[in-house]
Amino acid sequence: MNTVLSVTKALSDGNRLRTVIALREMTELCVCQVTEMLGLAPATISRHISVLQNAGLVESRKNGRWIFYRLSDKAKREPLVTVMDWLAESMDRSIEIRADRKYLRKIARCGAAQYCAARSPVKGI
Amino acid sequence: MNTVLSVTKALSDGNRLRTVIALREMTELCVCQVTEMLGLAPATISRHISVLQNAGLVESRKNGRWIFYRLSDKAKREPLVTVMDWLAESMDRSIEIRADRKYLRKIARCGAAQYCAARSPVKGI
DNA sequence: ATTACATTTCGTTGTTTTGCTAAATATAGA
DNA sequence: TCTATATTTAGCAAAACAACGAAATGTAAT
Repeated sequence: MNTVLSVTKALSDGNRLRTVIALREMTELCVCQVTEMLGLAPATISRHISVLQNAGLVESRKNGRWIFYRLSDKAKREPLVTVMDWLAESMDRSIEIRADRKYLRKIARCGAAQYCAARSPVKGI
Repeated sequence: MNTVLSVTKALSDGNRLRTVIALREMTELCVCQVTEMLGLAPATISRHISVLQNAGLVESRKNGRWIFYRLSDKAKREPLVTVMDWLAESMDRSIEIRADRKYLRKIARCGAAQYCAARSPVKGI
């Protein structure tokens, strides 16, 4: 039961839900991108992501000083993928998700790594 | 997003998960049955069930002094039913759920209403 | 009416969670 | 090496949550 609980608990926070949906729509995101999307302190995002990771929902890839996170294989396979589909479908038109999507479109234009490398205010966005 | 959050939050507690699974396996249960199954105070169960109800996962039917709860139609239809299936499948062999099932088999023998009417220790179980 | 019982609501307590800042760790580049 | 940046860890305060007992509500039976 604890395995399931770790997943439902991971999904029981609005900011983590937004993160999961964002990762579903982008191939991968680094901590600083999620930080900017959610408007919270980096340390807070780091902890949120570690909750998702401990639940087995996301995996990471290290690249230079960045750590890129993506949905785990497990999250993309049955049976979890049906839960993810439900989340995505149910929140598709929510204000928060739409605003996040708007932000994600911006960073998609220059690529994740490029975005992170730039200083703020980010050039070319 | 709040609709989804209310559901994931409702499912982010072990006792509520056990309740949902129990309701999936029995047609309906009253508060006192869930109370005995989980070994918590009636007031605590009442609040747990109201969380499930506010999330739209359970519905109630009043019968005399008892209120019987069952999974809502919404919880049995797409897309939520796939979440329920995932829960049930993933926790199928967990110790807690197996113990709960054992208890549920006992009350199935005499029927819910009959069980509630009896004093404890319940005769005929 | 009074009693008994099922359930809910209220108020309190202890625990968990969320957020922050500050400090630690790690990597890249000057 | 020194500095800058990305991320994590640690420690703390505030908010949210889960549990309880006591009291309130509603219903059935005596």
